[in-house]
Amino acid sequence: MRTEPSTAKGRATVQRVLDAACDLFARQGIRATTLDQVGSRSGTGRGQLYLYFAGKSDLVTAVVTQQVQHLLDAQQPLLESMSTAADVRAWCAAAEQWHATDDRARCPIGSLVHELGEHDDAARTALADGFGRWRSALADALRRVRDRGELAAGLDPEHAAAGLLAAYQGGVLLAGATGDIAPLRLALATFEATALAEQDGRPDGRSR
Amino acid sequence: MRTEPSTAKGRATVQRVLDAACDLFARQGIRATTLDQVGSRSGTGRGQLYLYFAGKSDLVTAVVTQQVQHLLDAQQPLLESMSTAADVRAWCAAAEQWHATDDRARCPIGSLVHELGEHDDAARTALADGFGRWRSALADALRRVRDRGELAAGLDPEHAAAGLLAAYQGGVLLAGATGDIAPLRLALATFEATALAEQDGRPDGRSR
DNA sequence: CCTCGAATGTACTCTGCAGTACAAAGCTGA
DNA sequence: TCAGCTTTGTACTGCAGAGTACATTCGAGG
Repeated sequence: MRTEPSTAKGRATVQRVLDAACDLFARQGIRATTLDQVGSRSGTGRGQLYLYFAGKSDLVTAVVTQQVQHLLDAQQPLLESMSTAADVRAWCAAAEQWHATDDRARCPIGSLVHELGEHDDAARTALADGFGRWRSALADALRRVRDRGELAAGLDPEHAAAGLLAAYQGGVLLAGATGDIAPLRLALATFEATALAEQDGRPDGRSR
Repeated sequence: MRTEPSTAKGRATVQRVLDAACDLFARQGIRATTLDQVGSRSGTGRGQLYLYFAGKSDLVTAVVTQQVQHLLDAQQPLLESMSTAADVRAWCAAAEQWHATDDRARCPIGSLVHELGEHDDAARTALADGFGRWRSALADALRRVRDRGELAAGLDPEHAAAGLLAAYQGGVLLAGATGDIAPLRLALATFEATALAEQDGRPDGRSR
């Protein structure tokens, strides 16, 4: 951020720019998005961009930071209330749902990994930090699941969190490549079938 | 491919171009690679590129196709001989090894998913097909593992294949984002710990 | 040795986009 | 109402890189 806006109007403009860029980056990628597009979609010209941001790199950093925060904010309520195997299944079902209507599935932050330029170090750090916090929140949730005895025996919640996050990211990647969410569904189903303890009344999903 | 080379020299040139582009795309991404780089690294000017390929899109398609083939060729011997839980563990260990020295881990084909342009439909198809064949080969291998009773009880080899591939892709993605292969290791360890049947002498890796 | 098509190297054009300059308009407080 | 800012819009510059034209060299067959 080059210049902090000093008026409410300026702050609103910055926010519109960030939102527009967030949306465009998530949908069509960073490199494919031009500053003209950001300017016109946010209803401002390109002039403002250079008033508030030092350049594209700077904008990218700000957007990545905001995108990470958005995602974590959206995840927090889901993960904070997660404490049973059924909750984990519900999270997985929700994850499929997020991408059910996408023609090309993209994780709002996962898809950015290979789009950052060589010199976007700040954005890289923000992204890596975001993944770390996401995994940590998942681990907290899975620890509660384990404490109720609903995680597969002997499975470390930290490992399981990494496994679940990777299953989601990998599933979304494959879904985006094939244009079909089946890979995501299968990857999450495999996690559910193997990492969660057998349930009483409910089949645990193996071989379904 | 615009013009098929009619001499051995021409074919050699095409191959050099493809190899150079393959390497550059895998290391620095498609959009970050210029045709100048491809030309100079392959020891030919940019002139030849337009003699043999209609343009960058066409080159990308050819490279993706070759890259997919390379990967499948490299995987085939590993997967064909896979029939025990120990073989699966060995494959996972090898997968970690491939990226042990990378500063930014990248799957040679997974990293391309978000780099194809809007109009690289042929390349998209080749990529999706590659993932399908990879998953299928993994499923064949895991079916043999199941037939020996070394897959977790009731786990469908097809599902497990999707789960393993997603764990690898997601693990590599996270490793690339954080600059540390730990996420890949944990993701694969979770798969090993949950999807493989308990082994006699060997600890199965849970909570390690 | 000559010829002709294939292969190679170079120099140019054209376009898209990042970045810059600056003029105009809008607030806000005195 | 005026002064001095912040904000906004537009027009220009510069450059990187895709694509093209064309001159030169190579090499196999007569």
